[in-house]
Amino acid sequence: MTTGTSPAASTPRLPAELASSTTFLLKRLGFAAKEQALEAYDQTGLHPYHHAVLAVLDEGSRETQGAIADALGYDRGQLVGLLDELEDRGLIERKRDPSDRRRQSVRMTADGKRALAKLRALAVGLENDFLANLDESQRASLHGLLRELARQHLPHCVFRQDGAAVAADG
Amino acid sequence: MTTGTSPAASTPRLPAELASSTTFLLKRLGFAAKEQALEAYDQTGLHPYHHAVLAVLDEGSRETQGAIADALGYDRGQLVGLLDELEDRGLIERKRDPSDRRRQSVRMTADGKRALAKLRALAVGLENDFLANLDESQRASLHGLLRELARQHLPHCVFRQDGAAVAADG
DNA sequence: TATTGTTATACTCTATAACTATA
DNA sequence: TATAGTTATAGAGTATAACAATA
Repeated sequence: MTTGTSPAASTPRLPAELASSTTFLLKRLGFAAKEQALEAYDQTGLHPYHHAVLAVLDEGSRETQGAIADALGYDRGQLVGLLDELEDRGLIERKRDPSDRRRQSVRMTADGKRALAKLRALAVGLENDFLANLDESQRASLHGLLRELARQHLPHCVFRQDGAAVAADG
Repeated sequence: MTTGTSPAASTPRLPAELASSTTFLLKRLGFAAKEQALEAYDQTGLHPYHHAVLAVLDEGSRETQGAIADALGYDRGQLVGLLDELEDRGLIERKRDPSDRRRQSVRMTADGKRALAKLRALAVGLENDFLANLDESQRASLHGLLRELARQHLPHCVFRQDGAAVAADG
């Protein structure tokens, strides 16, 4: 007997029931993308979370901490530590809002802008690598389909029509 | 974190840099799919991991624990607990391999088969809900694109041509 | 009393590696 | 010595809630 070219001689195969599920692939691929990103960001000393925070600050400065957390869907307690780290590296500054001293105004420094530029380049490279097997039209198609799912499942993501772009975070 | 369900009403918007990234959407959608699955499986008293294990046993019985772990990419230590729980519920049986008493042969019981059928129905419903916004042709397109990415990033998943299917796990 | 930011606590996952019994 | 399974431990990540300052 010989199953000859039966798939995956060495690797015990995943049940077809799993491998043929779209949501299964989505989960595993999302996890793989996250892992690759974490590893790459490690070398920068920053986390994708930091990139996400800087990206928010770049779109509209003078943000309050609550607004940043809400924009990203992060917990406010979690954000404190991220901002501490960004502040320690001189990438952002916090100052009390004089009109409401409970609030902190957060703004990006010049060094922060430079760091963001580097993180963007890193993210572009990562995205490009991850999608390497797809041509331009396939990438556009995939993006459109995922956006449609996002409309349904990520109410947080408000979409206008946008071109290509690339990003960090988890 | 909870990238979950924050309502979109007055929500400060996510930076376009993030929202327009395909890998970002992949990560968040994968996370959302996982969350939905976990919540739904909770009511069954079983975890998607349990479903995955049963699915392996259904394809080829008499599996050894190491083979099951390898097939799913799980750690062997992690698998022990999962099998303990399945055994406690009478869904699987373990018995020592007489020819090598270090090995355990694991097989699914009749109750296990019934449980698997229910989990499959649950998974089908979940997948259908998750893809609700896509028509048949879009679903096929998405699945094909994800499979292409899986070829690149999930060497674990060996694909033959398959029809539609649905699955659990994370 | 409610809210902003902060801190502390607890819980879930997972990865590592020690341990046993067989080989 | 090496391997299959088991158990125990430690660490990261995250969610919860208590807390202080201000409104």
